Amino acid sequence: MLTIGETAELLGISAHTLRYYEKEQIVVPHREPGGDRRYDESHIGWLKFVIKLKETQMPIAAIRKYAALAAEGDHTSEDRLNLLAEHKRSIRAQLETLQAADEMLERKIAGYRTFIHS
Amino acid sequence: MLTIGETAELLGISAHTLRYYEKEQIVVPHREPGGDRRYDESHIGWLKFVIKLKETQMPIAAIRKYAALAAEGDHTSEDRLNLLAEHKRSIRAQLETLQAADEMLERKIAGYRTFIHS
DNA sequence: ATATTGATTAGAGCGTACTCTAAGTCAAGT
DNA sequence: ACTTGACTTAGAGTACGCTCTAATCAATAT
Repeated sequence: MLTIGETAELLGISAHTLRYYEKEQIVVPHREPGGDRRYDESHIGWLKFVIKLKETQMPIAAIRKYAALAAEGDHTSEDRLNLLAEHKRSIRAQLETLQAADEMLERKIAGYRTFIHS
Repeated sequence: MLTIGETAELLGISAHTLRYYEKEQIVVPHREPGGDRRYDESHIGWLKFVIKLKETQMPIAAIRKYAALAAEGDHTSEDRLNLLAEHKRSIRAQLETLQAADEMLERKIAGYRTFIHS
């Protein structure tokens, strides 16, 4: 059971951000008698997953929706599957955009090299 | 020579955005005697390039920097090359992140399918 | 006993990239 | 002459995702 500071450190995000995620209903940690937050293994695993989703531009709102479904129970698993499948399609689209841009830049850079060394 | 509305239409962005890009020194169109903006082929080509850069998360500030170098003349081409090469590395990093996430989601989705059909 | 450290809260503020509003000008069509 | 529509400006507002502030509390270290 980690404190907010330890959890932030471990995940490479700020304690501010963890409180923000709680306000957004993305993670709801346990509380100590004094009111301090405590994050257990399941919170950490979930947060690592959230961070992966964020890295791929999934909006907070969509993550919150997914979290809400997961909190509702097993009967929402099909909805969650659909959400993830849709996000996977968005990742594929991003990959294509990036690959096209990468090639475009490659050509542009080659052009510059020719120009500079001429 | 296109008006701001025609240019916006052609590029799939808003006239507001074109004025914003001008304020940010990213494109400086010609002006009619009455003050209306006019975009020529070179503006359009440059804007298409800008849009490609934006699609790959290049910040407006970096694009502005690149535009400023280009406006300065041929002697900045090496700096521009470096800017593009660096951005290309960022695209590669994004590609790796997305590929990892894609695989992670593939596994997660496969897990859901097993669960749902059990 | 005091100081430091790390936590709490509500709510304000920030950076990015737009996006829109208000008030107005101007040219063309009926 | 009037309307329509596209344009102009400065500046305000929006959405997102944090990020920080202020005031406070509680446990530990000296």
